[in-house]
Amino acid sequence: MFQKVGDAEFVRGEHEVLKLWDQQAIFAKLRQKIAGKQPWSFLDGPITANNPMGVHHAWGRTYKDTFQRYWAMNGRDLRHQNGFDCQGLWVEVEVEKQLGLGAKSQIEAYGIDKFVHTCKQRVLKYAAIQTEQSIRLGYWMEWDDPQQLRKLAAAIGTDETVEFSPPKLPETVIRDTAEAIVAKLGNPDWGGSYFTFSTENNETIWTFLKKCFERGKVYRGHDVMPWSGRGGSAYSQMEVADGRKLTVHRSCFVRFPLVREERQTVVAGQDQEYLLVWTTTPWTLTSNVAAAVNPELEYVKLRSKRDGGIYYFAKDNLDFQRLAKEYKEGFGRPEWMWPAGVPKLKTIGQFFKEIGGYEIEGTLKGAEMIGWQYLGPFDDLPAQTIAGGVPCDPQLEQKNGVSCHRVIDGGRDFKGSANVVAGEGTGIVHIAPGCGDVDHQLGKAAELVGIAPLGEDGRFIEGFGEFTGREATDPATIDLVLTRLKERQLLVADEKYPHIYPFCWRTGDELVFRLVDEWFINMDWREEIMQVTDQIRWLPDSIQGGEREREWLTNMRDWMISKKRFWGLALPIWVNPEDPTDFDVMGSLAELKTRAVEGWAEFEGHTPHKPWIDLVKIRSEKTGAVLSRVPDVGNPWLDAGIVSFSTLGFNTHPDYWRKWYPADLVTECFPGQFRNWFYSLLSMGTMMNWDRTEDPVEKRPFKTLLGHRLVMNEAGKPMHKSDGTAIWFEEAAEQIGVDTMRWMYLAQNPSLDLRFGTRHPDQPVTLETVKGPTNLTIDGVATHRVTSTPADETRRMVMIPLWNSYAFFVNYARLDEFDPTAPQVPVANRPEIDRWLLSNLQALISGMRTAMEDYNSSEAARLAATFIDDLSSWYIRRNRRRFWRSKDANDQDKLAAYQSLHTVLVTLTKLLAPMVPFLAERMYQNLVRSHESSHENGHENGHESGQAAGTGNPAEVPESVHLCDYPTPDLALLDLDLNESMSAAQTVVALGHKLRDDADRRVRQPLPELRISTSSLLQREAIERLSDLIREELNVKQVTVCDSLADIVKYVYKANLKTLGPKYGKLLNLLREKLPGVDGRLMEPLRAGQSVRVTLDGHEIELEPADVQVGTEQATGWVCTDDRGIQLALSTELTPELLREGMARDFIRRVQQLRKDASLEIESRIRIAYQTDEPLVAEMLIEWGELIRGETLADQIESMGSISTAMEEVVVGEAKVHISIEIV
RNA sequence: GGGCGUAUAGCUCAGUUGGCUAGAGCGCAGCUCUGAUAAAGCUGAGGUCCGUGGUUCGAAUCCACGUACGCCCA
Repeated sequence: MFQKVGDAEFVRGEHEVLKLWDQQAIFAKLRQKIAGKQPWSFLDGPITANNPMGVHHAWGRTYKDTFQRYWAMNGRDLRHQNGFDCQGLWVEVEVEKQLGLGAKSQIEAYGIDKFVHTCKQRVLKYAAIQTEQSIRLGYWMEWDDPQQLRKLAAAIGTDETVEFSPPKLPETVIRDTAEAIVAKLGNPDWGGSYFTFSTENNETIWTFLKKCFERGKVYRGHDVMPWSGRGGSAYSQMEVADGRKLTVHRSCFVRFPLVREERQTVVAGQDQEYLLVWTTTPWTLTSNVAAAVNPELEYVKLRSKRDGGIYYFAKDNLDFQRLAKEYKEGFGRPEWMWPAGVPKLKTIGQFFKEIGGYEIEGTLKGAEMIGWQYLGPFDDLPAQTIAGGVPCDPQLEQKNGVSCHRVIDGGRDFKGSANVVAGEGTGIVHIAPGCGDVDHQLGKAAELVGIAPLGEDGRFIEGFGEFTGREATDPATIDLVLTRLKERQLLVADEKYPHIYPFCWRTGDELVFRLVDEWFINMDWREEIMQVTDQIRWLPDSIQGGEREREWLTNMRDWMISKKRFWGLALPIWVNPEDPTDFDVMGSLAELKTRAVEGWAEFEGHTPHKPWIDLVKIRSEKTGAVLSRVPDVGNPWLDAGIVSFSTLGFNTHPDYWRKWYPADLVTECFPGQFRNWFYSLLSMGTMMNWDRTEDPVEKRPFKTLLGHRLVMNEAGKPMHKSDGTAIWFEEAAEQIGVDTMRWMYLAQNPSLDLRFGTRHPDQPVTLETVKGPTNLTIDGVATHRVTSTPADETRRMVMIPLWNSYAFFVNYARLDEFDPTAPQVPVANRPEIDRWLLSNLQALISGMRTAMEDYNSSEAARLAATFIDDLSSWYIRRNRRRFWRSKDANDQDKLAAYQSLHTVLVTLTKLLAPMVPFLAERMYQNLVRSHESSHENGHENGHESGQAAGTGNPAEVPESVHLCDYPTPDLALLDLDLNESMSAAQTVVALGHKLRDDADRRVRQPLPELRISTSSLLQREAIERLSDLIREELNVKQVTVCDSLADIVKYVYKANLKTLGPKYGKLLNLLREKLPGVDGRLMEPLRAGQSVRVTLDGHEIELEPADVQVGTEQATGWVCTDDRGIQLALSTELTPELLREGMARDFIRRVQQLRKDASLEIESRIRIAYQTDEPLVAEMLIEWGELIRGETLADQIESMGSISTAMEEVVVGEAKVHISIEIV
């Protein structure tokens, strides 16, 4: 027996389904069902286990779950492995906050071992939280028990023995220290989520780096990198992009005196020549080494009238309006408007005018200036005269900073654009190879010494006089520089200069450019990676992912893999402290053990992390020296990029790896990932396989990538944690409902931002969760109201109509005691509309399969929504009466209706199960499981498509919809002609409603006749076939299909430009204008499918039916319209009989509304009382009383002499009537 | 500065190899249907298809230039 169905209560239903899955261990049964089948390999991109999930995480996780469920229902084996990203600065940042540590030195004082333990604990804590949240989302993965993860977290850093049962071996109890267990989480034998801090993950990166080393790609490099003083670390190219801000610097114009001959004394004043240079970072002038020009640019020789000094700079810059556009329009983002309080910038010409005017004495090419020597502004600093520069380059020991001061060619970048251009500056660029990226490269090319002024803390090192110890970015430092320049009469002007500048994404501090030595992978094998990239399908097409990835690969620099921090991959590079060129890379812990000369015993028993791994020393095979590990940790994208090897057991379970590599699908939020995760996966896949195969197809780590954009608030703006607008996962889940959210994500075009909803930080709310009411999130944040228009729309358009269709079926099936196991009425004997519904269902099944296999969930959602709409507002609405006819065991038509609808609903639950797993489960449990399973086989046989069809297998009906097979289309039931016909009929009905609207005739008022004419035979047949339906639907007494509506309608013939254009070309305009004016009688054969010949302005034109489009215009006594070749005319004539019938239907409708208002049961019988002064009403009741009583289940209709208080005034036809009802 | 992309109704977006009177959803107004559903359906108002030029019988669509915005890279 079906259970009675009431309001949907989606969220409460989800809670019940979660309990059901849990109690009956449905997921475990699914794992059993698919074990050993053909694999479908999904690779999860690790989620950072550092914070709770927000709604933005749920989008990708919905894709991941949906496609995995889909393939599981198709009988494919899956690994169901989630991943957590565990190592890196982002965890350190939070742990620093948690422990109140502000600088690297404080961490060292606290103890790196304790710090690293806390990092591990934090990761385990948030892994547990994210696991619980994911389960709430319905994300089916082989999860670790969150309580076990918490237990492990608590025991980290202690010697106590912890008991642990892995997800794959629930009966087994592992006893070991927390550290030892945690190091092995997620291995193929244990199952459960993978953690990138696991020893296998770290060790597989060692394998990768070893391969790089063997190919000679690992090197230690000096480079000028963005550096954070407080963070004590360089930032990679990938990270800097995320931290740019608009800021105001004090920039200055400085003059460098030229020296034309040796030992020339420089005296400010008449005829002294200067290079005019400009910089936004005055502190770098301390480390100036050279000045660069563009040889092709024209420079001007300007004499200042004040002291007769001569200045050189780019001619175009004299009157160049600097930042003129930015002054008006800002810097490219709404929040980057010109800062208040910063005046408009002056031109260089203006500066000279303000100090007494100038004269132009001539121009010259930059090429002529190359080689000129000058005096630097801070040549008195010791660093400027140290041989070989700072740090000393042994190759350049005969030079120092001062001796390098000359004008050089600024050169071109790798794209061929000049490094020095006219514009913002002066066309002469101050070069400090120790303080700038381009400067560094130019310096190397020109064999200049470098002067690197800053230490790891971002302060000046020894050798910089009064600057030593000062912070480069401190405004007081800038002031000091400017003061000294002024004293030396070198400062021409200074100003406030706004620009976009990199900041540290974690401390918010300004970054400086600092010469660092870091470890790099030489990426000169980028071509190999591109070939792999080309073998991958990048979805969605519209974002051109393959091209984006190629672009990154083309332009990227060498990969900086080191970071001077504490928590992360221990880079397996051991180096000679005396000689940086003497280094070796370890490919595994086993190799390290055989090479170790000290420290192994102390290290053993710990994970390969700092500080323990640093104890191990090895001996150089080259020099015999003792090598120490570089103190750095690794770039975290190494951790995430290796997972297609580490989690598949590349080193430890090679058969397993071969079975599951490459992944069929990866899916991730794409902004940023082309240079991050996708990049590291691709490059690591390429390198790991380089010695195995030449074929890029075999190297690729994944076959298809599905990217999606970002989740925004409803206004399309980013949501921020800081201002309370970021929506936490459970807030959305418990207020909006998880199925609804999932549908929103799946229906969204992945190439566009999803405007999810709005969080109201001023409206606290109590959430009803599975565990009871709460007003805090899992992480202790107060919960607030979340509104979402797209969610409301999804519920209104999809979820509620589906639920109501289901409720309609169940509630009538209960009343009627419908037995789903009764023998099936043969489909051929069912009414046309049932066959249409079943045919449409087959079209839906194949459409959804195609869409899902193409990872196009938005198409799948669209198809399903259209079907649900057809089901609810067409099939059920049209067929209601078949369900509520009186009980009659032999009513085959009624049985057919129940069977058709039941089949459709059951199939729908399976089709939708991957998308809305909760709702599908609830419906399935009632539609299928509420009956004894032994009966189900009979029902599932016959015309029902799906796994049970025709098998006669006495096995039980699956316990859960998620243990069913995904439906396959039954082509015997697919009737495309019928689908077309119904679509034509639906068009006719829509047009008919429009006509009624035009004529101001409500649908309850019957009208005498509808005439239809079509241009195609197919449509004509379709309409004839479905004319009864059209008649009922439009409430007309007669539907007539005619050859012509000529007697009531005037036809209009228009040229079909698409077919006539190619035939007649220039004559087309004539045709378009004249054709509608041709005598209609000449054109009539066209509507019968024959060609005609007409003469227009002397041109003989042959017209085929396809060349002409027939429309209708103006009618007499009728209203008419046309669309898609169908013409309709509706008679609006009303007879007294028709009027009375219309009133009767009004009367019925009003009574039904009263029944509903009184919440009567469907089967309750009533008595109707009415009062009216209109005699027409009484006449109508005599004629139609029996129908009214039947329709409204009324035993009697009584006329009352007066109006009672229970009565409501209603309008019937044009008459006012007072009506009341009461239960008999 | 370079590369890629986008520009269509108040908002969010479709619009096929060039074809008629440019569409949908939301919002707004009106009407209608309802014995499952205050769910929905229909109708209407609302458009410089970013601008200018070109190709063509014909351009939202193709081409060129410009403008604005987005993303990526410098």
